[in-house]
Amino acid sequence: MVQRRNTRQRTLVAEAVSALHTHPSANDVYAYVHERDPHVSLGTVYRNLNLLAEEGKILEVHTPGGSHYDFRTDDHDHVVCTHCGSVADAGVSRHRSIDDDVEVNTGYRVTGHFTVFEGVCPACQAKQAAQAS
Amino acid sequence: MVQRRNTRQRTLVAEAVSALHTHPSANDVYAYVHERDPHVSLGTVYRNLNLLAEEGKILEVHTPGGSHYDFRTDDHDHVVCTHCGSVADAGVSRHRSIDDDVEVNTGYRVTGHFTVFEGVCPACQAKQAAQAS
DNA sequence: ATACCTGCAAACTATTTGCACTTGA
DNA sequence: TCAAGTGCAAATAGTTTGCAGGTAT
Repeated sequence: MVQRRNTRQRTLVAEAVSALHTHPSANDVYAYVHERDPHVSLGTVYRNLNLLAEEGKILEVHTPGGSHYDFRTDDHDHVVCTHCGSVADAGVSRHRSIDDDVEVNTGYRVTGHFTVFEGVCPACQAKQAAQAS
Repeated sequence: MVQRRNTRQRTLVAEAVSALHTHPSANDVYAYVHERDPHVSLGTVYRNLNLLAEEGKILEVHTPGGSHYDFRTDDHDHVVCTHCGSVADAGVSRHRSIDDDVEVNTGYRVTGHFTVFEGVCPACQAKQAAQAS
């Protein structure tokens, strides 16, 4: 077991993810943190996001275009906008875990899975409608 | 409708994805193509992979660490190895599309979704077992 | 003929890392 | 004390793009 310390920076990063319920990117978290402590570096933000995700204290959401972070740590799926990259909870309840089936089929030792829906968010739909005049 | 041409390069890229049934990355495709025509550039490989995927002639598989390409164009899910990045078909049949539910829940105009399972491939499992001596 | 396409190299985005210094326990 | 953590800048990986010249139709 590795010994972990409670640093000011780590606390700030955790606080950012808790406060921002918008599925922030690493950069969004950096902006929040940087506002409160301009000395914190982006590298440190990444290091702490990875640590917190590893510990299961936050959830990492993989999307094309980069990772986002979620204060909700229960398994749930997400939608990502193919135009602006915004992320939202999918709001569908998860079907039974099929991880075991995949394990049998492929020989991979399966540790989990994630589903990402792709679409266009309401804001970008409005923008498109405005353009199509 | 854009006019598309049949170039030697585009044919080679399509051929590579058809021939390689290993869910190749852009680099793998580049290696295959480069072997038959050393003048073809990586940029061209990317441009053609994107075009072919857009046309639905090949499937783009998003994984953490980069895209992979699949000659199978029917909707199906994948497993990715968290150690070496190898990709395989998950081999599970897809549950009914819940895209519409997500659309209702979120307001996003949903165009599709993809599920990626994470795990450790048989080869990497063997490597781990050998180390743990 | 002329749009589409290509090679090449540079640019870009997201993320990681080496190193010397700081700091929590 | 001293290993874990940090800041900074440089490095890396994956992918895109501007431009000048090439080529399919």
